[in-house]
Amino acid sequence: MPNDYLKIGDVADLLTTTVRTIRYYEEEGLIEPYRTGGATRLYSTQHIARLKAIMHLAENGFSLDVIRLIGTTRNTCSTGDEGSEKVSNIIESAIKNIEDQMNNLKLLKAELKAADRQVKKCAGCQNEPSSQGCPDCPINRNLGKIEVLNLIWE
Amino acid sequence: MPNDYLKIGDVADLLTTTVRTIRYYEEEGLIEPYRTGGATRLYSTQHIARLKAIMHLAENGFSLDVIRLIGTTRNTCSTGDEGSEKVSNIIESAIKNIEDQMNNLKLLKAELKAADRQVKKCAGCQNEPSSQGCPDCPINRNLGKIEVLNLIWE
DNA sequence: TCACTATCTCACGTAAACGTTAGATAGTCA
DNA sequence: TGACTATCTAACGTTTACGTGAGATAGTGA
Repeated sequence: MPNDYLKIGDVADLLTTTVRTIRYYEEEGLIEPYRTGGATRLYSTQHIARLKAIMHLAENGFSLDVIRLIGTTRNTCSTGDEGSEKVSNIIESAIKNIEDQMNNLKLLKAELKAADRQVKKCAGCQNEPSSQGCPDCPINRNLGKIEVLNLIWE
Repeated sequence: MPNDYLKIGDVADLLTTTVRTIRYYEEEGLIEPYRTGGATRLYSTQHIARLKAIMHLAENGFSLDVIRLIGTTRNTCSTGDEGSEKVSNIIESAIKNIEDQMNNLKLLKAELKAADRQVKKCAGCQNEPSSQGCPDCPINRNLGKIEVLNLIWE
């Protein structure tokens, strides 16, 4: 009987996810599809757009708790003004988290690049890897500068 | 009897983590501290540097599996040359993952900023929030452009 | 209408990264 | 040498985000 609406299996295929995941989002109060008389879930294009947004955030590390907050706050407000401020606050805090993450990743990336350059210096070496380094090996002398090397060089 | 070495509680304080976490890293084969005769764990400055590296990666989303791989691969090689290439491959793949993540976050951040601008347009509005929007409200007419708005506007 | 496939609702299982006792042992200070 | 506190091992508990049946019901093409 679904003509304009999609059933859960089709939605799962469309969004390349699983039926279970979509049901789980419903269990968690993130989305509420329509139902046929027989309790089969039906999803409108709006439902699907909402699911896309949920998945997009989830794939970028947002917890379902935060996603739920984003998705429900506006409806719990009595005026557009109130909703505007509350939702804006949530979004801006999310943006700040993302910026922090990006900064951390940027630093880590630089460190990994530096580590990679050091590691590559062992190319061609026929000695056994050791934590002491070979007698005349200069590499292990500045492990401390590049934190992650302390992990690699045992 | 720890003079030059630290016991697990002091290490936990120093690194602002928990005793359990440090023990867990050991269970997972990420680090192997010394022991007193009485089985009390002892950590050298090298151990601590290694723990710092582990935590730094873990805090940036690296799984302990990947961290273990980074931390053990070199020792399983028979020559510096072999270790160099294998470890470099792992590091470069990690860098690539970070770059992907950063790109995704950058896009998401832009989208959230756009959403925030839209949301702020409701400031001062005294009507109830609705998915239909107010009769002459222009905001909900282009929800589709900004994906996450489909989550916020119910 | 029949046969078949998709969905439904429980409900238990899973993996990662620890948290939290419990009971026993070890280290430390007066 | 007590008394006290920290650590030890072992093992079960917790959270998040689903996976995986089991048995029942609903939707669908011939």
